[in-house]
Amino acid sequence: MDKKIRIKDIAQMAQVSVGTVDRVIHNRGEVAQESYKKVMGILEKTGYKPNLIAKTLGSNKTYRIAALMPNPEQDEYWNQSIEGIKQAKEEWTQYGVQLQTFYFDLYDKKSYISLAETVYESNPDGVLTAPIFYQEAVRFFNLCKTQNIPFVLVNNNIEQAGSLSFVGQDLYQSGRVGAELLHLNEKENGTYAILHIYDDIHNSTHLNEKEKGFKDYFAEQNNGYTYKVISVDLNYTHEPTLEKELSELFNEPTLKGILVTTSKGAYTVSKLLEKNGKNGIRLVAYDLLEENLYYLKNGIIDFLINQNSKRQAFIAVSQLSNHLLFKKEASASYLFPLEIISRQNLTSYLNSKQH
Amino acid sequence: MDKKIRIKDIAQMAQVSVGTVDRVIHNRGEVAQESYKKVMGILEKTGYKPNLIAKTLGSNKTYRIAALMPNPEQDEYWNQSIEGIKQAKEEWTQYGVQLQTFYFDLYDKKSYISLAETVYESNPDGVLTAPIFYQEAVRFFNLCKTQNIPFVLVNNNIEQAGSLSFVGQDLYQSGRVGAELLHLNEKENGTYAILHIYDDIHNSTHLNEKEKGFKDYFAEQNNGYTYKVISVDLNYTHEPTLEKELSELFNEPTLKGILVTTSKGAYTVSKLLEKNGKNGIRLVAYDLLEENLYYLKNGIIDFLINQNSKRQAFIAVSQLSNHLLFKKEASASYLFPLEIISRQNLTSYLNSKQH
DNA sequence: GTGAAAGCGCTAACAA
DNA sequence: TTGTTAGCGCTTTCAC
Repeated sequence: MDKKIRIKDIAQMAQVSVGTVDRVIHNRGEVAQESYKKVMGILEKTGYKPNLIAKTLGSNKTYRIAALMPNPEQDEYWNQSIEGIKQAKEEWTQYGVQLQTFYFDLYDKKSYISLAETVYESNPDGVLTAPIFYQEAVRFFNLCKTQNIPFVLVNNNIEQAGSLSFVGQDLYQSGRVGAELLHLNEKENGTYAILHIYDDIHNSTHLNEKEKGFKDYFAEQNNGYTYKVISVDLNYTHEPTLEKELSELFNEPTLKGILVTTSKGAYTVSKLLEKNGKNGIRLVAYDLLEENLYYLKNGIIDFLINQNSKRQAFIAVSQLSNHLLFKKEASASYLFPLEIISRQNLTSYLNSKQH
Repeated sequence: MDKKIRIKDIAQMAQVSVGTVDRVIHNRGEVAQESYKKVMGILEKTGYKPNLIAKTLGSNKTYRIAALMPNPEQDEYWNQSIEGIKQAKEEWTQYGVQLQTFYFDLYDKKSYISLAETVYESNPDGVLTAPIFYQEAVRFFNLCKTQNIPFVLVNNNIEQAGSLSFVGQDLYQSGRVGAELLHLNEKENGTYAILHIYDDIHNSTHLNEKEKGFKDYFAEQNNGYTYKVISVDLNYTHEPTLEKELSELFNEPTLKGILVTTSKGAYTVSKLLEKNGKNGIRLVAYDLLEENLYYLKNGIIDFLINQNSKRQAFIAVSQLSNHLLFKKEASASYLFPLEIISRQNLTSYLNSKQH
């Protein structure tokens, strides 16, 4: 009745051998019209579902996934990603998924190009990458496509790149959430700043999305108040200049809040805001980095928006593995929720197994 | 080198048969001291990890899990739980996990008792339940323990019950988050209410936790302001009385905010608050129920705290399945993050695969 | 075109 | 106390 039907059963019903059934299931031809139809019919009638367990055991294949990711030592955010990859590796290794990581320099396009080449030449069965460098990534993807190597993107999306899947957040909406959190319960005119602090090379597309969301949010508030929205780009490398520019920003008399879009930048802003006195300026930043937690707890940072890079990477590997092993179709985009972290719900996130 | 070692390999190294190795791995005795030690040594030296795929295929066992849960038709929150269970069923059925659901009446202890009996008599391999009724649940657990049936709890915990695992949230902290969200940026004295609206039978322990957190939060604010915290219990069944009492509450002149602890109660409060005019009273409620979403979007509800009952149930089944199939030890408590839902991050939650 | 059969790693029943 | 062996359901090779 409810019992599982096996290939063997199908074969029996169709009066053919398991070999033939297998051939029609996998479309590997060499099968007579008549047999094909008969088997196909029974397959559909019975709603046959293959036993995935037996399938992976039987095929005894191994798959190689290459992960082309930023060097975890350069940035805690990316370090978390690597943790997620390691976790996924642990889980999938028993299914015959092998995972090799390639770390490129976050501030050097060339290292991406050359490692992409290495990855390509290793001829993996699947690729995972964070496409930090737009042009270079696109070129890499085109290579992958020539060899039919499926690839999944994490962190930031490149539409139309032909990826198997994108795993990350809606950055536009993320900017809106940032704006909302700064604006909560404010019943006055005021200035709101979105602040991009980056090291050297600027990955603009990524941050632009957040900025667009941020601006749109305020533009849409028609409640009688007027809001001035400013966008500030600062370079991280020259500390004195940076501090000077930030101090100027803080002195803007109507400044109500700042959204710092880069997870690392939050530290500098917080430090300075702590020194200068917070003066009612709200601060929202990204990610559960150690420094951010410190400033969240002591009230300098009001909210964090969590991007959960660890789980993003974990899911990305899983999507790819499922695709390779079980031919499961991955969802074109696997969007993560925009998690709001406050002083009170922080520990519940830190304790949660899902983070 | 990095190649997987099989039982066969271990047997070869230890100069015994696979049967013997299997016996020591599973501690099923009948093995000479000497062989045992030898095999054990090699097992440890090589760090042998069984191939779970082969294991499940080979053993060809099926496990029966019984889920004793509230009737999903009585409450959308519990309906979501059942969705999570169904999802988990889908995922685990291929591993030979069978899942049978038993729905008890949310407002009738007797139905719990009698169904618990039925579950017990069906002699399942594992049990999942939401221990709404404290006493009755404890009695049921004691039964389970006599038969060594592992059981996991969802939604609310019963400490010391001897469960395999608890899946849910920290309710005390949840109350604190609710308080925080009402109190955000308020720089005045004021009254804050925690409101329990329930149908009939009152499951006090559950709500008490939230209330304690709520009160503690305000008690700890030593910022020069004084807060009056009130706790209101209302019965859902008599609508006119309910509305009258709520109106009285709204008229409290210093009232700043209300936390509604029961997901269903939020609807009534919102409706009335919409009718009477919101007047700056903040409202925080629980869960992404349809009505709540409506009132969140139109600004009556300021924040929702998401309990994600669907995923709780999903995880609970997974914990149990993993335990039965793979003897994985489940974590004693699997705590979910206290997710803050605002107007701007709502869609990211609704779209997320994890919710 | 098709069927038979070995094998994936593990379990468990049965012999020895 | 130990070893052997026949499965579990599917894949894949090889002979017909």
